[in-house]
Amino acid sequence: MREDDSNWFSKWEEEFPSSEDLMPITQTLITPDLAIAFDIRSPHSHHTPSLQHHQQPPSISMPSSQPNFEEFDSTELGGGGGSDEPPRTLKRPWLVWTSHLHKRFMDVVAHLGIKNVIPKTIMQLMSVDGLTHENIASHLQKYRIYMKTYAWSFFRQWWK
DNA sequence: GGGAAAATAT
DNA sequence: TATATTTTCC
Repeated sequence: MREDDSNWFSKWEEEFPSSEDLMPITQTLITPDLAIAFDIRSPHSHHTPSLQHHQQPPSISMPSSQPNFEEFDSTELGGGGGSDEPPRTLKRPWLVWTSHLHKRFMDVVAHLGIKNVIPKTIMQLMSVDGLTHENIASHLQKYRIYMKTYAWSFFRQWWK
């Protein structure tokens, strides 16, 4: 028997501020400006709060050209240590799915339909700079697992 | 390209 | 240790 989480959705609700009225996703694609309006990019901050590098960048002035996804420091292991760093830490920065990103993601999924949702379409609808197909697919996987897990406890009331 | 599982990082 | 995110394989 599972510990029936009476309010499993409550956990998500607290992460999704209801007051955060996001623009309903229509058939039209979301403009990148819209993404900026959220919290994806901080119009006041220099860097993005959503993305966090493994290593804290010193007080270097980031080029304000592309404030979102800057080029990862490839000069890190250019010629310092003799140890060859595995290409593990040389990937893109650790993407943190914030509540806004989650809300956006779910919004797109809801509009597309859970049965017709595909990473490619989601990525296009979200139109968030930096988000790659991999990120969407991975998150979609987690979303499905999460949904499947709690779907049982949700429909359980009808079965019993 | 999409989905699932393994691997890795926090 | 558990969870989140990335990476790899089918």
